[in-house]
Amino acid sequence: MIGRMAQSSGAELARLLLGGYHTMVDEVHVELAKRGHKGVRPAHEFALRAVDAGADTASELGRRLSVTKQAAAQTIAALEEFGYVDREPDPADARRKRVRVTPRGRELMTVGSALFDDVRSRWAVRIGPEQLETLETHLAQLTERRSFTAEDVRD
Amino acid sequence: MIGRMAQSSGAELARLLLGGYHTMVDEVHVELAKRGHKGVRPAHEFALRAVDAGADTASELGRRLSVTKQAAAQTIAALEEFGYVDREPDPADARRKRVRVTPRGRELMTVGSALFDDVRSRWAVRIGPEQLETLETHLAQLTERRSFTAEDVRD
DNA sequence: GCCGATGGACAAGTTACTTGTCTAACCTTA
DNA sequence: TAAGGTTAGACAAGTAACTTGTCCATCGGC
Repeated sequence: MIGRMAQSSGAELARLLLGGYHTMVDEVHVELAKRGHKGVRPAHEFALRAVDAGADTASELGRRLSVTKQAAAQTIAALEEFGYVDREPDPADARRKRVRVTPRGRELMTVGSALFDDVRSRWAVRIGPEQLETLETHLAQLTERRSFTAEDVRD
Repeated sequence: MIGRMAQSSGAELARLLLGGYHTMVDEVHVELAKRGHKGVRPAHEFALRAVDAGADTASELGRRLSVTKQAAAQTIAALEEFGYVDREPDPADARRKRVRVTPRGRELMTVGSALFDDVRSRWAVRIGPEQLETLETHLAQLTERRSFTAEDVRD
């Protein structure tokens, strides 16, 4: 016991969750680079999916990703520089600039989805498809009602 | 239909894993602040545990966390500023400065562990203790070939 | 006693955020 | 219909947690 501390099972769970995320994302990231999408970071891909799912302004994207609108605008600028999105003034609201996924952006999402699904399939083989689905169901339950924090009140 | 894409269940799984991690860490972070450990970031706590486990120089800590020695030195400087560690010249090697966890650092580890365990207990109530253990077992299986690094603590 | 490897300091650059401020445009409502 | 609050986005500056690169003192093997 000297100099050693029993690891907290709660901290261990957090470690497992983050480790699982990185296990998936690192692999997808490496494969994406090999397929001509070098420099894409995981955050970019998730942001792109959010844009495609309807978060077509910087402010709305910020809300969906729980970051400030300025952070979202920076992400959009990066995506635009890589050619994954373009922007167009909204005819219905002169304040807005609507963000649209380009064909290249759509291709990134397609390839990315395939790679993520690939990792998931291999996981299904390792622990069994129904076990994986149970894991997903429980995780969804545990994350669906995140407690109200200052983060949620951001503009 | 153009403009609509079936969402990737693999990407969704990655999102769930990251969401689960953040759900835990955000809460622990808020509670730590309330208990006099304001400004502590998850990376600090993990680094502190590594120091306690024997990584008592900047270079060694960098190796364990898979970051550069400069990054590790910066983390140690932050921990020192907060009073969680102190440093002392190594009598056996004039190049080294040995890092030691202070009583306050030990208290942070204790409180942090308790808070993580607390979140885990509430999760156990929500989905059932045996379901949570199954989830952990499966996650451990799926990430067993990966070592935990500080890189994981970034997001 | 030389010489490559190691530990640490210092400096500058990068990434992905943050706060803060500002203006233009929109939406009530009285 | 004009005032008053809200919202979108641009611009600026700051921060955290890294990175690369350079430098020097010390160490250890031969």
